[in-house]
Amino acid sequence: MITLTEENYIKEIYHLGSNGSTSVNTNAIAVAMNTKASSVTDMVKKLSEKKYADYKKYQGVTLTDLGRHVAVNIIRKHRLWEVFLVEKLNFSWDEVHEVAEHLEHIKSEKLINQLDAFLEFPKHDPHGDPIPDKEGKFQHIEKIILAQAEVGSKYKCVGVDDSSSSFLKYLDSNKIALGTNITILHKEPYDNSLKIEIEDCEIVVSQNVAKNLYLKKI
Amino acid sequence: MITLTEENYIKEIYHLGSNGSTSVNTNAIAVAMNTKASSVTDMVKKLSEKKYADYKKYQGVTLTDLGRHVAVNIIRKHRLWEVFLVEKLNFSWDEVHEVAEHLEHIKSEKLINQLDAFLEFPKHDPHGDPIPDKEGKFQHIEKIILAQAEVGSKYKCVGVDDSSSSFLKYLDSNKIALGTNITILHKEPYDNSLKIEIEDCEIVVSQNVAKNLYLKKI
DNA sequence: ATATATTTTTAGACTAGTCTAAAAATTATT
DNA sequence: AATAATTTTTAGACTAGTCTAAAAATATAT
Repeated sequence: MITLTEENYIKEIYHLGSNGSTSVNTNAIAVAMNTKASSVTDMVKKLSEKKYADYKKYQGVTLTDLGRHVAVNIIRKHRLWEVFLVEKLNFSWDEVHEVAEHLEHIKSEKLINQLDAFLEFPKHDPHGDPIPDKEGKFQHIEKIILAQAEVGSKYKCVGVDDSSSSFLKYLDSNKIALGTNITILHKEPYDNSLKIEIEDCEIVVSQNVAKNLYLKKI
Repeated sequence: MITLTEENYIKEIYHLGSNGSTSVNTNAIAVAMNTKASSVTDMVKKLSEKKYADYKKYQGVTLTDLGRHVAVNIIRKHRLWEVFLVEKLNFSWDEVHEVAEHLEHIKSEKLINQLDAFLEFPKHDPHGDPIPDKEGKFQHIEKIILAQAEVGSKYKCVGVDDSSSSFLKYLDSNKIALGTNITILHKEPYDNSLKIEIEDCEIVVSQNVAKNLYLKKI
């Protein structure tokens, strides 16, 4: 049996290691999970014993195929629950993460597959992140960050890189949501801030914001 | 903070003690929870320290108002999730308990109140058990057990006392569900079995069955 | 290439929850 | 009322996960 804590470590190693493809440092995990390096070392040994990860002392940790499979399944559950919360229970996109952190650990294949069907097999969560299907396949969409958008072109907002509550609330207050159309009006060379048009409003956003918003050309 | 284990003990003490009204023995809890008496003693001390229960050595344990409040809230969540699983995700009534045992521990007031609204404030779960409202108020329906029904009278099935998978599957195979009409045709004095009519079918049920089915006169 | 700084691991301790086995209290029986 | 049977509690040990502090390994800087 896999424990809740093991699941959380696996998920974090997956995210920190570019979707489970690269090796992750002990300290990076400790910082991300708000624990200490010594706790991470212990857990990483355990994950290695249980074949969820490959680990050599002082060399960082990488997920095995099994570990990646577990991670993808947790992510599938997390994102499907997020869709449920927004679509059916009227949560806003900045409220869903916390609750989904708990719902993602409920273990029932039938539950998650029926939920998937009930939601009509959504391909993306409320932050634009792709939802893997039953087989763990992701359907990625081509997207760029706002910071890389061309002046004069028109885009559609398709996701966020930072899904912190504060960033999402900032977007809300500026009427930016998934699906919102954005035209790039001007790029300020001094600080890389951007003047953009959103539904007939002109606003200026910082480089920081521009690095955290995903767009698709339309 | 209350732990998952504490919640499970509180819930069990509530059920074993006639909805939190009477004292419960250490052994009864141990049997119900599949643990040992010594583990129960430890936990009961802890619940007492945390003001969820009153406990005196060798005298059994009773929930406090606070403990009852916690129990009712868990039951509310359990039963609402059961309705969700049956109504929205096409689970059958014998599959929901196990999953609801986990969902009931998710801690989010908004989640459960929105779920309640989404389900249109159901008053009973798929087994006919009452669902407490936000304030913890139950809406009981007058009901009798089949064993106490009068020969010749007509009833509607409104609940089960045993919600084990095997009993529910037995009911399925005999076309008995919540809302099914039942007429009592004959009571066999020898073994208290009953001949009943269900939707133009006559079947005989044992006393065991008759003690676990709730009816309402129509 | 040697010293310094950083990262990682080990060692040992703590908490929550569990167990077994033995002791203590309560209840039932004669 | 004394003994036997049952129930409950205590004592001590175990696991999972965490921590601090010290030791060991790796990486960086001169």
